[in-house]
Amino acid sequence: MSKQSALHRQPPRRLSREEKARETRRLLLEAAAEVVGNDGYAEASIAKITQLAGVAQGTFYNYFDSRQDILDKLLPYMGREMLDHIAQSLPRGLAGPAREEARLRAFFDYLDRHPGFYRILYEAEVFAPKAHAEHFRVLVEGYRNALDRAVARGEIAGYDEDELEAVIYVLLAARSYIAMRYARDEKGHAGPVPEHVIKAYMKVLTKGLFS
Amino acid sequence: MSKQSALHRQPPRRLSREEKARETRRLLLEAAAEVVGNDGYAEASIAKITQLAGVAQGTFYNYFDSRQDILDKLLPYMGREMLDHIAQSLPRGLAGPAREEARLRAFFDYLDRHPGFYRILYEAEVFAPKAHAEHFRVLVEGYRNALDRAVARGEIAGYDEDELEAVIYVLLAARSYIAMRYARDEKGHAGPVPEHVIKAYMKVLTKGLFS
Amino acid sequence: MSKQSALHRQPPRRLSREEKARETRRLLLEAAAEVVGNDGYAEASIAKITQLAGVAQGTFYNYFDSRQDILDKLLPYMGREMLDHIAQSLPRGLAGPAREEARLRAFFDYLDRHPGFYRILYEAEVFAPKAHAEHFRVLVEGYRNALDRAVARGEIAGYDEDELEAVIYVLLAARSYIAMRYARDEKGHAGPVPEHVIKAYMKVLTKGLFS
Amino acid sequence: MSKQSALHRQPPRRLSREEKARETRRLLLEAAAEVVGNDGYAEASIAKITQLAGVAQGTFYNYFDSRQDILDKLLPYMGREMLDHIAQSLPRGLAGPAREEARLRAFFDYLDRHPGFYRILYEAEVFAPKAHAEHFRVLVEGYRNALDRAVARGEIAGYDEDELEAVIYVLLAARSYIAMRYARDEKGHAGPVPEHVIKAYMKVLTKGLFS
DNA sequence: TATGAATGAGACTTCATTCAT
DNA sequence: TATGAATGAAGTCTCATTCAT
Repeated sequence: MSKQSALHRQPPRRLSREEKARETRRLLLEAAAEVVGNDGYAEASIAKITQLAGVAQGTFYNYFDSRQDILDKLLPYMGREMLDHIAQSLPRGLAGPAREEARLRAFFDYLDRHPGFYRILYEAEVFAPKAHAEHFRVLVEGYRNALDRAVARGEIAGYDEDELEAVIYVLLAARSYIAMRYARDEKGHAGPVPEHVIKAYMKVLTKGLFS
Repeated sequence: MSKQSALHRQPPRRLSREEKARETRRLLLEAAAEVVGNDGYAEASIAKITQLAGVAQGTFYNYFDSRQDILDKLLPYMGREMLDHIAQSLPRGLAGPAREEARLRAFFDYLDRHPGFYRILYEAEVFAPKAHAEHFRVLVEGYRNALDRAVARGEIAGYDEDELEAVIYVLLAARSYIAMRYARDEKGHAGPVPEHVIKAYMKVLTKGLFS
Repeated sequence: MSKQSALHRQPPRRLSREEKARETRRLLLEAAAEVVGNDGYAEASIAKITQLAGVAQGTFYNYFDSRQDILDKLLPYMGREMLDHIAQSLPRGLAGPAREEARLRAFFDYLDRHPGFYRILYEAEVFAPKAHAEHFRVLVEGYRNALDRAVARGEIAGYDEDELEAVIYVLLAARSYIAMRYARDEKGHAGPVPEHVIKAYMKVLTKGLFS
Repeated sequence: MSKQSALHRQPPRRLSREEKARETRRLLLEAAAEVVGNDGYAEASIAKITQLAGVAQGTFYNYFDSRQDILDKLLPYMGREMLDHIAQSLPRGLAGPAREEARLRAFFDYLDRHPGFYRILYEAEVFAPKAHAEHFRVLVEGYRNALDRAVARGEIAGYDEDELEAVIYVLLAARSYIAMRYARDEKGHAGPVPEHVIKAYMKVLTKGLFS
């Protein structure tokens, strides 16, 4: 009902057949994102998705091969958005820990605006493992470039290549668990991450835990 | 067939009625652990579990209220085992970073011996959220005590109580992601975590990332 | 409703669990035979079969792996019955053409009593090809033995082994097409084959077409 | 891809609207014949047919009322071709058994060149019963004329009109079953019928089975 | 308490047909 | 007349749970 309205943007005057098709596809992906975000992959039935998208069940199969197919495409679809958001949010000129902090904040900011994304990302390891692996590949690669530049700038020292990769996993892990624990209020609704958590994270990165 | 035999230990001569019942219950939990460890919660059907346990489907409901019920009890059942293992593995007298490193190694060691545990733990957030939350509560509490003692010993400084909790999440996160990435070989089989990964982890904890 | 009554025989006082299971299986096969006989394999849905058998749809899958599975088992189930009927109907002591004529009549007699069998047999080539091939293998083998004995008795001469097999196919073909054309009245209901048809068949076998 | 090319003949320079329509219709029929020949009626979806014909799904309904409609028209379309082939293949001046043998060979020859025809014909009894009946009516009528002439020439004697019809069914049956059994190699590909089979068939027709 | 057959809701998917462009 | 996206009915199959024995 009114739920749909969020997905249906104001349509431009005339849509060619092809545009309309693309739009339907987008509608289905957005609907799937919402359903998975709210109920999880396991509960994301074609019926729910198509109903939310406002199309018939059969229409679904004009755009995706199977239920698994759209689940596999969900994380790439959202993941690209997230990476774009982070890239665009990162102020120019930041370096060192400040740059890393900005990155973290941008991630949490995206999560705050797209409350379903955490679940889409987290459950993907179980329900869309290929997509999850690919998403991680991209994330790790991006991160590696960033850390390599930091090493080149002399901001990081004492870690060889392999160790840096392990560190990246630690950083991604921290992001994820912090989101899991702190990025929602008592009722489970999305919310901003408390400042002291970011502070703790930054302290670990700048001076370690054991002084 | 022979799969069952692992679960069926040599039975003591005579089992009282109550003992037999406890034994059946244990059988079901072990079977569920194996099924979930191998196939995941989503694929863990009552049929599979009871077949592996060697009892009829109906028998299941004499011991658990529902499918969800046993799934909820799985992580506590296994989690206790893991914590015991870590506690028993920790050498006396270690302190500071060395103690933390030993804890980490003990965790990976448990994972290596119980390859299914990672999946039981990881997927629990999705399929047994209550149990997952409770497991985390216990983990965090134990960790907090450990860190508090480290603080008292002067090994850690500069973190207030709330920050320490955030750090704990970072530590647990790191464990988990490292396990996800490094605790299995190319074929997905369980294996030991490479030394350089543990080294990187320890470096972060002792001197931070940005020097 | 009343349709079911035909399948449900008077039950013996007490059925053990296993007997009851066998009975349910029989019920399903009989129901499938009736449905396929009336509507054809293509229209034989699980819903129709289980409804006629008086069990829930899910029950079906306790006895057969799939829809195809029961379709594959239908012809063997009915075919055995038919062969038994022919074997029991054949009077002792007949030989030569008279024996062949008796065989033919027994076949048509079975068809008259089991009107659905023709369709089950005919459509099997399309919908249950394995079963159809196996059925033919059995038929041909039985026929070959019969013809070999006729050769041994001197009733047939001038055909080598390979030619005899081809003749068998001609005989089976004739049976089948005669059934298709003559074993039903104008309304498609089963009925006896006219005498002149059997006469023509026998004439061909005894003196050929071209005198 | 290249599959279509077989159906699309070199088009004459300019097609009038009506010619183009006839051509599309022919394309659809040929495509249907290929699909049914390969996959059977049951698997002959509109999607497959139109794709092979190279037209949109909707276009189909400008030429045929329904899926069943084209299936009903398939056998008449192909059957006419087959009868023409047999008529043209029959050498002049043959009579008696030799003429019948030539007819049989012409039939198998057609089958060899149009491997899909057997399936179109055979399955038609199930999926296009009206067309099948009509096809048989035409076949029987043609055959009756031929046999009547043979009777008039004194080549056949001792069969009255009704019996002759039954014989015709036997002959058609033999054709069909021989095709089913012998007109394909081990892999199911079309192939010529072995000589000994034709010989056996002719022996039955000329001297009967029981000497 | 153990058994295992029976249940039925609900999921995914296919596909002939319609219809606006 | 051609297009191809949209439709929705209908079918197969799974599985947690119940219950009579």
